[in-house]
Amino acid sequence: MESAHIAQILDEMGTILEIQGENPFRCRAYHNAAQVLSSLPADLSEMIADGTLADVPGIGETMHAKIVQLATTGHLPAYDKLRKAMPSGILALLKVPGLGPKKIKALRDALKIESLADLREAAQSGAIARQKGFGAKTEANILEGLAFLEKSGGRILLNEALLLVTPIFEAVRQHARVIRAEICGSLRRRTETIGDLDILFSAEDPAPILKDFVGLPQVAKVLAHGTTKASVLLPGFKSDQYVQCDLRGVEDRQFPFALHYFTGSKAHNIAIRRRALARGLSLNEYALTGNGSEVACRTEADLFEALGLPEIPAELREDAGEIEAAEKGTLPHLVTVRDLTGTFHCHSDWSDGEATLEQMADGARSAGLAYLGIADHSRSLRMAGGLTIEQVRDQWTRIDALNEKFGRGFRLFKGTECDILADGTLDYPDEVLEGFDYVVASVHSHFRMSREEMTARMIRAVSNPRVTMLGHPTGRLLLVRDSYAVDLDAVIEAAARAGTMIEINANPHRLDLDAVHCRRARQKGVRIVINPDAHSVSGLQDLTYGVSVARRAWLSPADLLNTAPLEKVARQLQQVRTRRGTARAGRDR
DNA sequence: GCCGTTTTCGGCCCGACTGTTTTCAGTCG
Repeated sequence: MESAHIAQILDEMGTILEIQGENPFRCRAYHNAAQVLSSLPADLSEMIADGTLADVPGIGETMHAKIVQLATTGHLPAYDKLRKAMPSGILALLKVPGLGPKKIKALRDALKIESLADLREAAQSGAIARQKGFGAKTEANILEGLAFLEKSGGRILLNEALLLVTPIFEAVRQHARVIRAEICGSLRRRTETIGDLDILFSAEDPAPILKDFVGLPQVAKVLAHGTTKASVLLPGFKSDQYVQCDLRGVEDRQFPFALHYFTGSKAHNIAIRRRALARGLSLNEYALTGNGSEVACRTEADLFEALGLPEIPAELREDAGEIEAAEKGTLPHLVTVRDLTGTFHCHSDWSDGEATLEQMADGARSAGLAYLGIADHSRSLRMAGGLTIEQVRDQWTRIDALNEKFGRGFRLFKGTECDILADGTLDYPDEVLEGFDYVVASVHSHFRMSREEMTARMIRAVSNPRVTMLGHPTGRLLLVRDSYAVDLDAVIEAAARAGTMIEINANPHRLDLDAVHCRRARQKGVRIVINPDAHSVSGLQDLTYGVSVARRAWLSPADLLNTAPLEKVARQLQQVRTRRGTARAGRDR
């Protein structure tokens, strides 16, 4: 069984134990282990085999045994027992805003509520309001929460979150009484999907700003409105979808502590607070205190310094080794969008793109890029306008002519996004493939084959010396479609052996490779490329989301192909094609 | 269930807001 699946089971065990009223710290141990498992530095089976799993903080003797049992047999009696005691409908109750483990346990014990349907019925009949500890308001909130659940699509994409939050954030930031403001939460950490939007500001008196916030025209409903914090619902992008937005106000001297606190992640915060305690200090969202006096900090960097650490970039704050690396002084110099010199996986109107080759080139130049790779679809992908061999040759001629015109300042590279056929071979014959500057190989068909078949298919493709880089490795569409079944670690391993690069597809619907596997790929020595998969000039802007993934994967400019100057990139593409002295990414840090 | 530069036992992050309470429990982040 894979680590992601095991993490899900441990998380669920923690939740069931919570509803059963188990010791909260024991429950947390399960949630914590799940979180640790989902961002392991290496393949789980490897870590079991070489014993390193036992050294991972948060995984003790008991948890280790459970994980090993799940990984090797796929079963865990303790889990089966918990599941038997807890109908699956009960877990769904946790999604209702305002309902937590305690209330769910109380409702189950008193009214036998075991599903969303039971809950609705009890609330509508007025039975809940009559329970001790519950009242009319709680019952109304439950009914409203049920309606919200039906409407809300849950999480949203990173680009959608930025679009939603920006006008609100600007309104807060430019408020006359606001001193400082920042976007916090998972959005500041740039996670691939976002649950809610968090904004923090400082002011002498937060109340008037909160009052203006809940009165903004975008606000569909006010969930809470106090003197230092307010929560509202904003209309999302799907009809009847709502997204929660929280605003917090603090005094300016509290700002760095609150900024750190509300940026999270929760796991990172807990680890940092433990570190503070170990040094005789106490950290909360307002202050760092020691011996009864506050340690003054002007910025987040000051806060980290007070704990003996360099500033940890927000994207790394997952308690996935960043505190240890900061301590040792081995934090990476993370790549930024300004480090990118060009990009490779882009489409033109020769296949399913909107823009001409010239328009794409102009767009790239005005974005400050020194080169652009055109990788239109290959011949099998008819519905996306895949190019025949004749069209490929015509396109090469056209690109050569354009490059003449551009001179030395800019270059279009001749590429292809070539389909990986069902058997792992490529969609053009070798003599055609050899004419491209580079080949992006992608799966676009036969998604439903077995894990073994898909893995063999993709290993064959990345091992093909004519393949420069693997495109969107899992085929997932965030919030829409899961990855196809594939042993990604085995594919990464094969790519490392063959010297084949892997892309971070920066399209916000994909973000594929994900940060966790990207970090592992780099550690295996795979060179990474950030590609926008642009189908228009504006699609080039998606590169920024790819940079977010790269940063979350601890990548430095040296780990990427498309941070090098044009001449070096051209040389490296040539080297990959001939597989001579393939440049490897940096060593483990 | 995890963990140890006071500890192998006894801690485990902590404050705002809400609702149901007359002093606090539950939820949330």
